[in-house]
Amino acid sequence: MAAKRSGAESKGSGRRGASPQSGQEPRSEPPLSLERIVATAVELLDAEGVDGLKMRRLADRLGAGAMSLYWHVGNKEEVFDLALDSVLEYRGPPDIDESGDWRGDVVHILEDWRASMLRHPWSASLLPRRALGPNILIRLELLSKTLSGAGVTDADLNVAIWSLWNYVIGATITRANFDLSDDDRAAAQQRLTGLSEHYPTIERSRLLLDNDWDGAFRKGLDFLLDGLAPRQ
Amino acid sequence: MAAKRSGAESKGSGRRGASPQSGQEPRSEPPLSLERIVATAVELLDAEGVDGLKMRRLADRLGAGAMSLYWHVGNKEEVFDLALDSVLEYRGPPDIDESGDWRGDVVHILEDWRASMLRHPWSASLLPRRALGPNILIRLELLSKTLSGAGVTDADLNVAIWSLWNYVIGATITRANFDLSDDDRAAAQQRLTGLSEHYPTIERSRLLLDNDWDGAFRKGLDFLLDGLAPRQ
DNA sequence: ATACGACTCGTACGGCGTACGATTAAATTG
DNA sequence: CAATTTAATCGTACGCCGTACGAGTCGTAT
Repeated sequence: MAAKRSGAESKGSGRRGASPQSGQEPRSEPPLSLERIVATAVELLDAEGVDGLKMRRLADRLGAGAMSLYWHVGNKEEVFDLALDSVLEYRGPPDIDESGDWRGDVVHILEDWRASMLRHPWSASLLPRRALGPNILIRLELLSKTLSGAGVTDADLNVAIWSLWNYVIGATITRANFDLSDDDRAAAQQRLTGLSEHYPTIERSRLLLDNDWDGAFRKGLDFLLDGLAPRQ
Repeated sequence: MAAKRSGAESKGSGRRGASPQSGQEPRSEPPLSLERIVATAVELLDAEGVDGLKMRRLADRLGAGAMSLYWHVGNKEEVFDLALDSVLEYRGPPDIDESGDWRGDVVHILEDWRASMLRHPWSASLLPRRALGPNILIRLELLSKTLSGAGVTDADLNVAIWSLWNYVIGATITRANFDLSDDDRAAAQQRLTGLSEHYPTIERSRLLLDNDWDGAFRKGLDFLLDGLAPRQ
């Protein structure tokens, strides 16, 4: 298992030239910067989704010309990388490995990670397809350290981490993409019910109508940890 | 949890007008049909990836004009839906629930599903973002039936299915996207090693360089099933 | 013959990412 | 102070995209 594409080097940091004429324009925008670009890209992604991020629209929101962005970023892909990494920043306590409750710590780490991604529903789908940025590596390091400190052997460590990664990624992508309007829900129910003779078990368990995402995530995670824990 | 978008109705099925002149053109293409379009779309996706599928290129491969496709499909999204569903067709034995080895059956179902997606690396990323087509519903029904027949209670069934879904989806998307050239691998190793002071545990376990994807998938799945199994 | 439905496709439009080079303002140098 | 260099902005234009629209071609039914 290996990582992809390299990172993103920032380029500029000097001063700029928003004309300091007396207040004629509606609002004198602050100067462009990588930070403003990334923050605005996240806003735009939150509001319009992955397909809604266009370089022209991003520039509009920043009060800049479209081509001005390219002084600060190399291309559109880099905007995605930076927005994704910014959204994955870990703001929790770093002293998590002192609590003694390693299982609670793992649950906390993974629920916090999932919550960060669900706050920005475009992020989960992006994560496995891009290079691993520093912030996701910090989270993985914290997870590794916690498991390792809990007595998981080096031989089992990678399998444990990848299993948890797979589970969180799959759960979060699925949740983020199945979050629909009520109309869609009604249509889905309609469609499934009409086909119930072909899918009797699914229909009976109302698999597609189950709305307790958080509970299902937690229960499944507990099962996985049950399987992982006895091995040390 | 609910499903998205509705399906895709086929439209045409009559005859057409490839001029039956004596063999002047290099090759007299067979007529357009939904089947040919979908099969060629899968070929193109396999060869060029998700971003490589363009309506014009698809039409070129079919020896047709770009706009001719729109007689058979409503738009490009429908091509993705149809290609995805076609790739998920289940060709295994339907009498799987007779073997008595429910756990072996579950492993077989999930490994077959994963293998189908890895044969078409663009498919896994697409699956959670589209409506559930008939072929993936067939697989979910088979999985549900097997678990239910193994004594999993209705109360636990949905959690079990979604946990397995999450794991398979996460594992397959990750695997499909981390499948890189040797150059990329070298670059990843380089990058990680240079940063090893920040990520000591990850670096020590060589997490990102582990290449045993199939083994890791199977071991993690075993752990998850260990956790799921005691509850009946 | 005529009409019609099934099917194909050329043209064109608006929107996209971005290459290129002109422009301007600030910083640096003499 | 003037001259030069550097950092940053942005207008224009190009090639490519999905696809709306409507005209054209054919086999068949009347």
